[in-house]
Amino acid sequence: MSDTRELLLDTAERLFAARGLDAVSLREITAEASANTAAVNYHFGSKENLIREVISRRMQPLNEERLRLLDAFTAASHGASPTLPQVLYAFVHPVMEMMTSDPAKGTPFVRLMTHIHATPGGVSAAVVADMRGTIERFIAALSGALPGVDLREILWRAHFATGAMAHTASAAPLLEAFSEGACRFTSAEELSTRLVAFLTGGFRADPKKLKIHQRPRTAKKVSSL
Amino acid sequence: MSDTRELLLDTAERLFAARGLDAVSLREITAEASANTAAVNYHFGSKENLIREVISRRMQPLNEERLRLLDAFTAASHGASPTLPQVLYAFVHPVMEMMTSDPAKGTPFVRLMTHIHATPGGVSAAVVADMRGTIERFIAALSGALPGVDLREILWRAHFATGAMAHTASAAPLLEAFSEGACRFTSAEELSTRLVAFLTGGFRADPKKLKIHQRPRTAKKVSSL
DNA sequence: GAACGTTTCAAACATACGTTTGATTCAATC
DNA sequence: GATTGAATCAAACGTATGTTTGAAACGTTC
Repeated sequence: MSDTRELLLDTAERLFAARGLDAVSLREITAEASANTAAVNYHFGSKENLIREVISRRMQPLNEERLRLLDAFTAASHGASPTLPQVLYAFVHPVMEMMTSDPAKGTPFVRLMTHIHATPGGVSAAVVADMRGTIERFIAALSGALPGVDLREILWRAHFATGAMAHTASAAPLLEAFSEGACRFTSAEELSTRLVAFLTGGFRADPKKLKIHQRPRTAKKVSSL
Repeated sequence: MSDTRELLLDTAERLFAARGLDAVSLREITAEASANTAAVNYHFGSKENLIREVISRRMQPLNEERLRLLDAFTAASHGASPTLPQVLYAFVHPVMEMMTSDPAKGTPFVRLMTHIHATPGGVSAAVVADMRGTIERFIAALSGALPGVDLREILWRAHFATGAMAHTASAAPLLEAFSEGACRFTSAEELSTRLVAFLTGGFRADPKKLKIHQRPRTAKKVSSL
């Protein structure tokens, strides 16, 4: 096996994440990888295939680790359903781990995924299809951890949670800049805890008990007389 | 004033959102708008200026509406700090309103913002700079609604919340497809309520009380003897 | 060490891009 | 109705893109 292939994947991933998929040319990738201009087309066939490989190379082990954690929690509680924080932790932590342990590889990937989420019709459909099994396992686990909650409600909240996680990772520099360095990606464990706490609170909230507009506004009218 | 300008903005917004910034050429935009190839460069100077205008055209009234709501809540409570749900509602609702009232315009814009969030270094910095005033007002409002909570913690949670909101809007089709039509963008009020409830729960959660890994595992060892 | 499949290479391919140009049309003003 | 400034137009500019090509270099295998 040539290591040019791996080198191309690494370089592509890094450049893609830094400036988006279309902003990076194959020439740039091959140049930075000290390879020939034709290298990408030789090893992957096309730019699109390169992109697919870049994604699936990280997505696959990521989802495996997620399911492994989910299984571990189930085993630890002697077969009972994992708790809500556990399910969320299994979903979130592998991503945070990827971000902190090797930001040079994690950041690109997560940012890439965000780009893809917001670009429907392209590679997006294929990626989601690949994840379908994992997603369904997690939806089932969430249902188990939240008995009595409507499936539709769970799907909505899972959607919110996915967004929080994705944005947290992909737009991290924005927060770091805005907070003037106060909010930084350091420990994966700390970050996961913080995020899981937030999401757990969100999943347990009851929309019916929410009060936004104060109801008793009649008193106001009286006092102005 | 020529209406070619407006038409170009509309067309650009729509195409950009559908396929990303770089994937759409000026020729495509001008062709679809039945304008000349040089029209964009005449009216806006460059493609980047076009992008800036596309964004700020929607971002400005959006942020004005957000602040208007925040002020309205403050006034309604006779000058007291708005409650947490109120602050979140003011931040979130104008976006949901935009999405539901005219999806053909709202979806493109939100998706565009997500693209920009995940592409650091480009237009991103300028956009965030434009929003700085609005952001600071909301951070202050959140601090007021959450007395005793560390500013750093508030910034993290605001980051999570932004992600949930952005993803909710920009990746809406993914959820609709996955739920087989069960989760759809219908009423802005319903959607805002659902999201605000989730975020309120998240903001009020205490990370210190979170239990993920069960602590007393010593009993296990004993039982296996 | 000859023959082989794999990998690399320099060079060129056709195409598409953002932008510029200079002429032309148009509506309003004097 | 001539003049003026804004708007549109067809055409071309230079550059960069993804991809293809055919020859050269490489490492194995017999």
